[in-house]
Amino acid sequence: MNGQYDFAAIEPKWQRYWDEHQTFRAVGPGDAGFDAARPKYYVLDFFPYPSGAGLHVGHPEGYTATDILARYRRMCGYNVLHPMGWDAFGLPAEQYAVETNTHPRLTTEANIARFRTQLKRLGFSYDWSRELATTDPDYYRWTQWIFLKLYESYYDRAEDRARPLSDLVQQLEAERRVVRFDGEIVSAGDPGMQQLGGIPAGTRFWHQLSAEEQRDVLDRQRLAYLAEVRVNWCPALGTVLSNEEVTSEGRSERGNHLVFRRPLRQWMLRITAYADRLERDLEPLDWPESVKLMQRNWIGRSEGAEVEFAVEDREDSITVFTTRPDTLYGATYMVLAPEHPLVELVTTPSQRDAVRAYVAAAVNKSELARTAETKTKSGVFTGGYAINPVWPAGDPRARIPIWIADYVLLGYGTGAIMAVPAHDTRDLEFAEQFALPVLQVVQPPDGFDWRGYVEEGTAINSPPPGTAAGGCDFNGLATPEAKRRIIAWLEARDCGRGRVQYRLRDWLFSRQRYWGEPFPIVHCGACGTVALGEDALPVRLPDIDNFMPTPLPEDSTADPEPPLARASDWVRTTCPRCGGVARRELNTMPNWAGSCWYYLRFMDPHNEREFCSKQAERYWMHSLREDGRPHVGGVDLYLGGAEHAVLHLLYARFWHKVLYDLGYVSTPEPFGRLFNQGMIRAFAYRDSRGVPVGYDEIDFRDDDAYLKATGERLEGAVEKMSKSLKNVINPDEVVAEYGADSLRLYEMFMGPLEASKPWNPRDVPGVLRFLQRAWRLVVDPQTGGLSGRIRPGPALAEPEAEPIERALHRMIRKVTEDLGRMAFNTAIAAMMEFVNEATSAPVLTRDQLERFVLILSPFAPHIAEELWQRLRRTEWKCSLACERWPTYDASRVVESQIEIAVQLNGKLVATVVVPADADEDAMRSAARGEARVSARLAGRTIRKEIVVKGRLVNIVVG
RNA sequence: GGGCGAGUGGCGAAAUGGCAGACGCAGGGGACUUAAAAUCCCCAGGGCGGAUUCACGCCCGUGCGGGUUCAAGUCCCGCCUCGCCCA
Repeated sequence: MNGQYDFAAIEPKWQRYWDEHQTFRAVGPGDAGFDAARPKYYVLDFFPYPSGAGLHVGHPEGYTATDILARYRRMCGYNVLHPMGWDAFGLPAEQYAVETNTHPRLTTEANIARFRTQLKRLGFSYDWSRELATTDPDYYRWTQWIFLKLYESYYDRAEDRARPLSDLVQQLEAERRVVRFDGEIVSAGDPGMQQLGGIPAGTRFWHQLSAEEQRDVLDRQRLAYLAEVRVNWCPALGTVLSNEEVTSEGRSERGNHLVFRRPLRQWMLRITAYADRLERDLEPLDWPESVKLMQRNWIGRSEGAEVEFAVEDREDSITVFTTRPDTLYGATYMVLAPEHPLVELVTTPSQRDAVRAYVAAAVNKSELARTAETKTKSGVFTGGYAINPVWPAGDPRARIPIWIADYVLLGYGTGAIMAVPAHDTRDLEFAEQFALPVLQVVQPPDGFDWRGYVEEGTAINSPPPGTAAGGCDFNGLATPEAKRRIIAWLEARDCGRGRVQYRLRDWLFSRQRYWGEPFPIVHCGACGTVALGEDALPVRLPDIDNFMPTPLPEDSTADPEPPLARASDWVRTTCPRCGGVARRELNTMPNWAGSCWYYLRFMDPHNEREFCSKQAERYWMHSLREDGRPHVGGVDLYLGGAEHAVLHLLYARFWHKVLYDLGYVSTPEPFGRLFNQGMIRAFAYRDSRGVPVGYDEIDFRDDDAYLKATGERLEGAVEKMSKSLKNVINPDEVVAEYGADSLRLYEMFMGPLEASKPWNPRDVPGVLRFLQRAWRLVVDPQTGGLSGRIRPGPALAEPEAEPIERALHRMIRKVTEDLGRMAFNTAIAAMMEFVNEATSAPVLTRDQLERFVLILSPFAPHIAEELWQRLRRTEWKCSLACERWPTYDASRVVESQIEIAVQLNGKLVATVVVPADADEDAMRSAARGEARVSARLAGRTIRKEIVVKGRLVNIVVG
């Protein structure tokens, strides 16, 4: 190797060294050489989906940041857990399989290999021995195991936690609990229940139920359960889609295929049982407030009341949920969701045809299309009436018409609303359209129109003046108090109750796809749905050769045939309970499943007996926050893009809480600290027709872009990187041209990690130049030996090295502080300043350069290792990864003389140099003594002087 | 429509209420070189004036309009634009 900075030689050399020496193997409980006294740091990236396109420069942004922190913490003496893996199940691989008839396992393996190679080229200090893929049977075995735990657990309301279903069976068998007529489980000794013959009326003991009834009772308690739900069915993709995967036009996000609403029997996870805790436990998390807010909105907690409205001339009643029970007197009509079971019953013969036509049309619309705020609301009167319970008995105003409208959804609340058009925007639009009465019941503050006023105010017309006694009266009360009063009133009469409602729904957990985790479930003719035992895990995906979903006519109501149905040998199995013939579950789990718990597996990835050992979990998941308070959750830093702010993080928190409740993990939250990196965007160029043009077709000159072929000037704008815009930057090319260290440095130098930033190819050479200058501080480019300026002795012995020593201490402090606040860009700027100063210094000592190299090493590890080895010469033993992070001496950082600003009336007039420890009087007189200042002070009165120590003197004159 | 975030040189960006523009890119000038590249040194927010190998002085300037303060990119009120989330 000659004297030039040759990254192409250096980088592979050290990558090989790290691999061969397992430099970054994380040592945890049970490993040889584990030192439990050391603090731990678990720093985790959102693991990637290994797409066919390979890495783009957005990936290494977050990975570089976490790598810098991992390397820094190692040097500070921490045991660092910094793993990487692959979220490898999913639709793109499967679509590719369908198109090319390649097994998704093959494409997935190839993609993973490519990603791994690309990542290794960037010098990340991952412990590759912990690498995992969600598609490995050894991994998904435990995904299936967790599913079994969900299946075999129920949510105990009284204890507010999940418990094994066997606990519930014990209580039933012991007859502490009994089964109500509707299948609900209630306490045998509930004092609120009517006592009759020892147990509440309408209930039975467990032993009084048939085996089948017992099964049904338990099935409806499970955290993982089968239910007939109305789903977004996409015949073209042959699968159900989540609401997020359906556009507002009722088409699939992917492929733009038609989506139909139809009922299907699907696996559901009871995440709603955790709504309250998922919301409450957000508070102490060290997460971006914006992400917490998004999660809160998604959970959508709202406090209000359920109110029972009797249906006129019928026994039935309709339950509505409202957040504004204080506006009950303003309810002038009621709306049912078109799917509401009572629609048929309340509809009068004359309205039947109109209602049926409307229901048929509404059922197929997507939720987004139904709830979007369009200018016209649609709906149909059923002909039926409901009775508002607040009015005195017999008051004709209690009678309100029942409508149906598609803006009310069955899945939300009770599927029925009371409409208060005076104080609800959508109800008002609806009322105006159909000429329904609008009755004011809230008095807004002065200056507001009561029509459409939805905020809090004072109750009026509740009831209107002159109404006979017998109803509820809360006129004059402020909204919160009116709510309390009416809820108490309704509860006393058993026609309503206070209730907390969540927007969150249970999680639709099955997909009709091939490339996902099989369920550890079989269906037996005799025993029904039966879970496999742990010893049957993993249930491996069978090999098939056609991944196409079986096409069904669009209007078919037949059950879809997932691709797994073709693996007939696999499907046919024996029932673990009765030994008879059974069929395996044909659905697979959704994408999200594998990513719900991978952070746990990383702690103990090769464990064959448990998903993770207890000691490993306890060690890596428990720590203190920076501010000394106990950490609520284990991962010390979880870093990734904001696109997973809601679903992935919510689903993972849900699984974690279930495992916590069941005693398998010991922290209530999985990710104590979350950080979102910003998106890296890039210039996209378009020709006059607006067609995107790739960089290789562009001639960049005079700060403009021209099409090579025709010379046409192109319009450029910063956009999200995408294939279609032809503006994707490939990190491999950057590494080839500038080296991995430059790529890492540039990604961090672009701006704050959390900000969205444009990639500018012209800026990359700047950081390469910095590395070259750093290189030349150490290596003489002519000889290839150490630079002649380097003195072998310690800095203390070299008075000439003193200015650089101060600069070094200043730099160490700045970088150390900036790493603490994840300000990588300014840390790099500080290193640049140091290198600039050192470049012009006459003398440098070896230990100064060594300390600089150590500071540089987390950012640009390859060059740092090479310089370290060269500096240490014969003393070199091993990688600098285990060296200690250099410290700084605060007394060396402060200057003895400082420059302060002198202002007159707040405007800068001059600067003066004073001793750093100058007191206020000294600063004041120095300021007044400055020539320009004294000249301007002549003949004017000083009204006030503000002196800020170490900063400035501001003289206010008349 | 509601919520959250952002807006600073030609560009990416810095800046605990205290000298706006650190650091880098692009740009200009110089040194080295037969020349170029590389490297090194210097200049560099805008405008006006003065000066004419050096200086220097004044005015304006952090999206727009107000306010608080001795002092505002930073705090408060209103508005505009862009981004994200929710409806």
